[in-house]
Amino acid sequence: MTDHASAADTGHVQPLEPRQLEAYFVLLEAVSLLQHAVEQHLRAEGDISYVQFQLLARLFHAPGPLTMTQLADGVVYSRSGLTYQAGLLEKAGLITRGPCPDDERATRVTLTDAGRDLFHHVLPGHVRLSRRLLFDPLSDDDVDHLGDIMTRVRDHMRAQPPRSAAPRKRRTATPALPAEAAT
Amino acid sequence: MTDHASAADTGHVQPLEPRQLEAYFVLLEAVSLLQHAVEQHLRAEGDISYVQFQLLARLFHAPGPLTMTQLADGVVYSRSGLTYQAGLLEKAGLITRGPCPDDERATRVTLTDAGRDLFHHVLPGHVRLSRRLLFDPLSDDDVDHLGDIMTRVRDHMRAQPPRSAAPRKRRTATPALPAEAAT
DNA sequence: GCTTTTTGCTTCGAATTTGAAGCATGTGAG
DNA sequence: CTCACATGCTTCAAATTCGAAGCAAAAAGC
Repeated sequence: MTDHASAADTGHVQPLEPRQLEAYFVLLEAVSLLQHAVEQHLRAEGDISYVQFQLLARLFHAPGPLTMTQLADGVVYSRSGLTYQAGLLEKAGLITRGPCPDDERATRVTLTDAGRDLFHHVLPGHVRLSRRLLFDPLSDDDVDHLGDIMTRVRDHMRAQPPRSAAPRKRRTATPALPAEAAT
Repeated sequence: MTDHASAADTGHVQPLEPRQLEAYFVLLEAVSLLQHAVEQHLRAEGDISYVQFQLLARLFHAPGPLTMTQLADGVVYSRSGLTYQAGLLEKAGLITRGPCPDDERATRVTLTDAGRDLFHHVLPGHVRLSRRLLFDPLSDDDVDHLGDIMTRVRDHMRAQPPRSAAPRKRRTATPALPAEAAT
């Protein structure tokens, strides 16, 4: 565990796996702590959960209204969970759900002015908090590297075959993976 | 500070904040995706949730039994949630709860052989998955840097004053923070 | 044109999570 | 010693989450 050993040595001290595991675990631990803190802050600041904040952020940055599926795909979230949260946000007057002209079954989710206001209300504190918790101990270079790394990781995982949120995306052609849930 | 000095003189293109925000969001998004995938895998492989896996891992790596509080503090988790999960794990025969000789109110949580077996059963696949999802697009150097960065972040946040899980840590003397839950 | 399949979303029930409240033990001050 | 408070854990009700099932619209096949 405490095997720091100046990494510059490039020696084959370890099969890399332990360091990978350590990085993996500390990554999840740190993010978990961060999420918790952020959740508390958002609740206190604007009485919304982090998921709701994410939804508002997605809608805010999108050029126009989004469908439920686009939202659920952006935020990692189950469809039913999104329906629930959208219900809450709509009841709170932060978003509106309406029919989509192109696709009769789709639901167009639109950010209301109140939603935009709320987002603007909580964003500064959110930024401040994330800076204090996450970026305080990091150099500008670290930030760049971190962003670069996680962007690659995200794109890699997004490109990966089947995501949990889309178990029905079974196309007619999936020739290479017949075995499933092998005991 | 790790002064890599690569993007040193590339100009003050942005006030850094946007890049920070981007790094922050992509970090949470990537981890979210990763967690989802891991969750699916653990469920299929050993019929446990990620939280339960974390608990087993903590117990496995600890020199001896841990108390509930130590577990809840390690894993970011509410006390009551931990009680619930410990109940499940105990019912499944993976851990044992017993009294602590030092402290009558504390509960000593011990990993059973079955728990150890299960951990060993799921660990290889877990490692394989994390490597495929997280480390595939990363160089060894990236892994080192990521581990380094996140370790610093974690330690920083652990050192930060009040954590969510400990709202009761109000001492008699708290001179600097009279305001609370300000509306 | 009509059936079959896929897609978008919601409803439903079960599982999980949380914060507040409660209980019992430890700790320190007087 | 005794009281007040802190700590460790659990119970409880309420909120959130997920997956499966269901329904309507669209796309594909024939």
